[in-house]
Amino acid sequence: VMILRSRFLDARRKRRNFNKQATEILNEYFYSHLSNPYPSEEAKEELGKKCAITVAQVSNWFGNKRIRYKKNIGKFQEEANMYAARTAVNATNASSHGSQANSPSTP
Amino acid sequence: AAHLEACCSPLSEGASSAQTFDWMKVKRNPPKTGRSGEYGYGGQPNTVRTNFTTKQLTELEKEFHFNKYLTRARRVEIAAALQLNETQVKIWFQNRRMKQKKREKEGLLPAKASSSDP
DNA sequence: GTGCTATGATTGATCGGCTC
DNA sequence: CGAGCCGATCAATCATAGCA
Repeated sequence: VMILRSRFLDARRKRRNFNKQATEILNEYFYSHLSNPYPSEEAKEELGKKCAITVAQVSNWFGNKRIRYKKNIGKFQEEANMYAARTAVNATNASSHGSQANSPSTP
Repeated sequence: AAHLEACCSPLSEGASSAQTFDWMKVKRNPPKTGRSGEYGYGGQPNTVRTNFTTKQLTELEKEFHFNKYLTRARRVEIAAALQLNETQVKIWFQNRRMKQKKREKEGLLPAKASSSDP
């Protein structure tokens, strides 16, 4: 209870939100792969590069996004429709592709 | 306790927007941490994430720097000394190793940037 | 300034896969 | 067959950012 937090050595203190553009890219990927929003390591690297953030941050973002999305789907409905409309692409299930830019996975 | 889940079904949706995919239904089993986070209780599954004390973390950290990997014997000793399950100690070391690796990986190319600047 | 929500990071613990 | 490890993920929580 006292549990004096060692609140004195946490990198999570100074946090800066990502660019609006970065968030845009991440959301676009998320909603265009809503059936399976689990980017492969390669995809994460590319997203990280596009957003100018680290792969770890990309992982954090998707982790938080997935959990928070399913926790309250209704709250994201608008956002979902917005991005869904923006991209027609959709991979209903994990399977091979043959695209050019990015591909899901399965090594 | 009582959990119930019976809302939307993955059935069809009118048109656009999302459905309910499998990943949204994923549920983790409650921790089988039996106990020992805090002595005393009935002994039922803890159901909650154990919060290690600063003391426990300090000891674990110290041991980690001595050895990245544990032997069965060492694990028993530490678990007893810190009043934790052997499993908790084992898991802590596993997570700690992953954390270490992640750090090394990032400490290699931390090309700072992004976000905004005040 | 105050109060609440949004969001990035941390972390104990779980899941599936692999090694031995 | 089972135990420990890895890599990824979950889920709850912390602490701050951001906005009314």
